[in-house]
Amino acid sequence: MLSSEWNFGGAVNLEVGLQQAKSERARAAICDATIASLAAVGYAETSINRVAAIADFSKGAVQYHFPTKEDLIAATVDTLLLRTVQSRGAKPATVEEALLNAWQRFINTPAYRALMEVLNAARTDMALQQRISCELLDWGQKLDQQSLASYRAVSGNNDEVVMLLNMTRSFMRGLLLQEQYGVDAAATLDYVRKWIELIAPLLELKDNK
Amino acid sequence: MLSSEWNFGGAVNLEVGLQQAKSERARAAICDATIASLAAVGYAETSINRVAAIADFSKGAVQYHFPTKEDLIAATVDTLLLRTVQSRGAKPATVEEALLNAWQRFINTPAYRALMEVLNAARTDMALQQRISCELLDWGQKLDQQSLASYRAVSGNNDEVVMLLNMTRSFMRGLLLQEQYGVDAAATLDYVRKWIELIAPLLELKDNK
DNA sequence: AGAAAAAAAAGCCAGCCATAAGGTTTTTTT
DNA sequence: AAAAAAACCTTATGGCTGGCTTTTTTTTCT
Repeated sequence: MLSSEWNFGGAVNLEVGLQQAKSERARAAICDATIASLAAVGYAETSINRVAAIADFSKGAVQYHFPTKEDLIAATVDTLLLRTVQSRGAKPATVEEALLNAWQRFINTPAYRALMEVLNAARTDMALQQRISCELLDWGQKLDQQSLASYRAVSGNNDEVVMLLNMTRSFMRGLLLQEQYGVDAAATLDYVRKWIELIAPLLELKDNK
Repeated sequence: MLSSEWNFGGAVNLEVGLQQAKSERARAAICDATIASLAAVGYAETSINRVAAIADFSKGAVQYHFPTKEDLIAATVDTLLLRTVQSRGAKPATVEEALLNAWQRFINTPAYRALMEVLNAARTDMALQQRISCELLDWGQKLDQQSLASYRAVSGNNDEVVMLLNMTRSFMRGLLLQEQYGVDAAATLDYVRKWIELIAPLLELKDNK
């Protein structure tokens, strides 16, 4: 009845009309559809037509909310980055468990695949790269902060924490690419475990947070 | 004058006519152009038009040699795989040097970027995946054999050699993806060195070969 | 009810892949 | 050596889809 009916979701939607709230939901649904499409068929095949079909909107509706494809992708990247940063699970007991969690609930997911599709496309699409580079830099810094907040290096060097975790993410990204050809999921998991085995001795969990 | 004029290049071209030799050269030039395009603008933007322009052929010529785009990509992948397998440089003295070489002369190259573009595209293009999966499997096995021929595990376990080198390749692939956004080449090289520092103690070079 | 926002529909242009119809060069046949 | 065949390459054409713009219809707000 009242517009406050929609206000419990996020802090952003306070005191907005029904119309704006609907618009918000439409935009979110369209971004979700874009993520699904990216993960399923990749960046090149993610057309406005396809996104509209998945989200069950008309092509025109998608283009009303996101005038150009670049707008759509940029907004979707925002959604993805925000989501991956704030996704927090149960607190792990060991470094090994924490890193395995990172693989299973952070990297090896449709959302992260979608993000990788965009990153790969942005390599050769300068306009897109310009558009999302700021958000990506912020995101990288946030990840580094999270690393420092959660881990301590045995050596005592903080830079090493950031470095090792960035390396871990790179490794896992590479694994995602390889999984297609010849290497099955079980072998991939072995690789992850071996990696963890190698670098876990260099890290300790921080208690706080 | 004689057709033998063309025979000193490769063992394949023995006793072939002038025309076939020309055809061979055309196909090679087209594949080279495809590799250049893949590295420069990515898979999606690599059209037959663009390849033809780079190779300085007409579109029809490209399509004469490679009737479909899939044929063109498959042939290009063959070229790439063959080239990366047989590229041998000076024999390195240490494990560290060998692994750094792998990064600088094998992974961090336009050719490998081109290959990654195709691999990424093949993830969501089942027809292409079917088409190149056999070659990729063979290639993976060849790489494993090369690993075993060049390295020995300190632990004595041969599987560990294969595993560590595959992990190294995954890690480096991931690094390639990341280099676009925020991480510069110097930092990337630091990561490579750090990783080498971690796993080199687990490996030894074999003298033979 | 009337204004504004949201959504849908229709049209436009460019680019892609693929095919087909010619012309030229090389090879084979006679 | 001349004619036929094959290989190679170019140009032109067509069907299709993508993204973008414009117009029309529906929904929502005051």
